[in-house]
Parts: sequence; structure tokens; C-alpha cells
Amino acid sequence: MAQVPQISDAEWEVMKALWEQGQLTAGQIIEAVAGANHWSPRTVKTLLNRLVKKGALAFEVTGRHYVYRAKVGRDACVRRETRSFLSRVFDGAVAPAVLHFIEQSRLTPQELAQLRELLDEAARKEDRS
Amino acid sequence: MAQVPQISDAEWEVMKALWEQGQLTAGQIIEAVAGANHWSPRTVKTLLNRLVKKGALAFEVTGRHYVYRAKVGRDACVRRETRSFLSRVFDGAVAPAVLHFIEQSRLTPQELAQLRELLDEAARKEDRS
DNA sequence: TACTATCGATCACACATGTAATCGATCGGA
DNA sequence: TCCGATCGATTACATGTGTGATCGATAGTA
Repeated sequence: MAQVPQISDAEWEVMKALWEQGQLTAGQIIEAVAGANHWSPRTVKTLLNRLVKKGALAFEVTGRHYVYRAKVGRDACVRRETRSFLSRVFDGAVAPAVLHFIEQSRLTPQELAQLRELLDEAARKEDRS
Repeated sequence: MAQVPQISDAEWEVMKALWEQGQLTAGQIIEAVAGANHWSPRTVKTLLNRLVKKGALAFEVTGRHYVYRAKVGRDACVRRETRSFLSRVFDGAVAPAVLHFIEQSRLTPQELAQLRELLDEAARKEDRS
């Protein structure tokens, strides 16, 4: 299995567009991300090239344009970033990180309820195993 | 209020040592972090210099040695990193991040119970407010 | 006192990243 | 058919980061 490459901040924006839309031409990607980030189209092209070089994206030549698609899954990238974040900031410990999140952020009652449900479910699984 | 500077992976290791120990000489810091990370003492010195330049550390000259101490609090750095992580990976949304953590990680029953207690507490606070 | 080990300061160097500009081919419109 | 717009490819350049070496001063040690 190919390792998930490191994806920088700016590159994440591009990946998100492709994860959400499936396949896009360079022009569509530029349209999707350049405005919101104040990037020149050239900048987006550079990001696309780097992501291809890293193995995070693939493209097919369709007529004169390239159509890009993600080669690595969003989940895998999220897991990778999460591991890196946890190990850097919380020494890899999940529970303190979750505590910090809950303490620091204002969660809505709905979100709190949803999280509790998830914890209940996790606890049940744990019980059975 | 001075902004919290960006602190890189390697620099975090140094900061952790100082947050935990209070004040340390360069030699003590090297002892604390160089071994575990396979770093040359020079590397640690460089990190110290960069952290001072960034405003994350201060030092006093004590005799011939420098004694370093953190100028920025751990909490502030953790918050900064957390915000950056959340906005990059989860578009700034806390709840999905917590869900991901809980789903992906194997939490012990004790940790699960502790988290549920925290959620209960947060929900009570929310209720009263 | 002469030498070496050490300290902080400065320099080095490759790779990643943010942020583009330039270049050669080509397509679409005048 | 010719020209400018556009595409992908290549190049640029400052800053950050990982990883360390060199240099001059100095403090112990022999």
C-alpha cells in the first residue's frame, strides 16, 4: 500500500474540492478554490502539479484538458493528519485531545447528544469484545 | 497580546521539555530531548535559537550558561495548533473531529467513562446557560 | 600556563511550501 | 489564415524546517 503523502495546508484545499466533486478539470478546480483563497490560477496549477508528483492526484488527458481525480482517500489523509497532530500536541493520547476539544469549544446541545450517543455505542462495543 | 508563533514539530519537543520542567539550561534540554529524537546537540541548539527568535522562549544569562524558559504558555500553543488542525482537516468543525477520534481510536472503558462524564457536565452547563 | 572541551553565535544546505511568472504549443475567433 | 488567449510544463524565489558544522571566546584541567 502506498503511503499517504504529506499534504500541505494549501494543497488540502485542492484535495477537498476533488474529494467533494469527484473529477474536475484544472479550470474547474481553479474556479472552486482560487477565489476563496485569493490565489492566482498559476498558484493552483502549481499545487496540482505538486499533488500529482506526490501521488495524491491522478489525471487523464481528455481532449486538450486534464481531468484530475484524487488517488488517495480523504479518510486516509484525515487519519494521517490526525495521527501527526495527536503525536505532536498531545503525545499521541486521544483522550486528552478530546477533553481539550470539548472544553474549549462551544458545542450545541445536539452535538453533545450526538457525541454521547457515539460514546455509548463505543462503550457497548468495548463491552462485547 | 503577542501572537503565539508557529512552532514546528521538532520545536514542540523542546517546548514540551520546558513546559514540564520550568527552567532548563541548554545542556539539560539537550539531555532531555536529543536522545529520544536521535538529534545532535547542535540541532537542539539551533532549535533553541529559532525559538528565541520567534519569541517562544526567553533566557537569562546565569554565569556562563543560558537558562531558558517558555515565554508562551502550553495552552495557548495547544489552542493554536488545534485551531489550525481543525480548520485544515475538518473545516473548523469540532464535532466531526471528535467523532473521528472516537471512531478511529481504541479508547479504554475508563477513558470512555471519563469522556461521558465530561459530556454530561458540558451538557449541564449548556442547560443552565 | 598551555590545551582541550564547551558555550553561544553564525553559517550551511537540502527539501517543503506559498506564491507566482515565463515558455512553447495549440485552439478558437476575427 | 493569423493573433491572442489558454493549457500544461518549467522555472523562480523567499521563507520555514530538519539537520547539522564551523568559529571565536572561555573555563577547567593537566
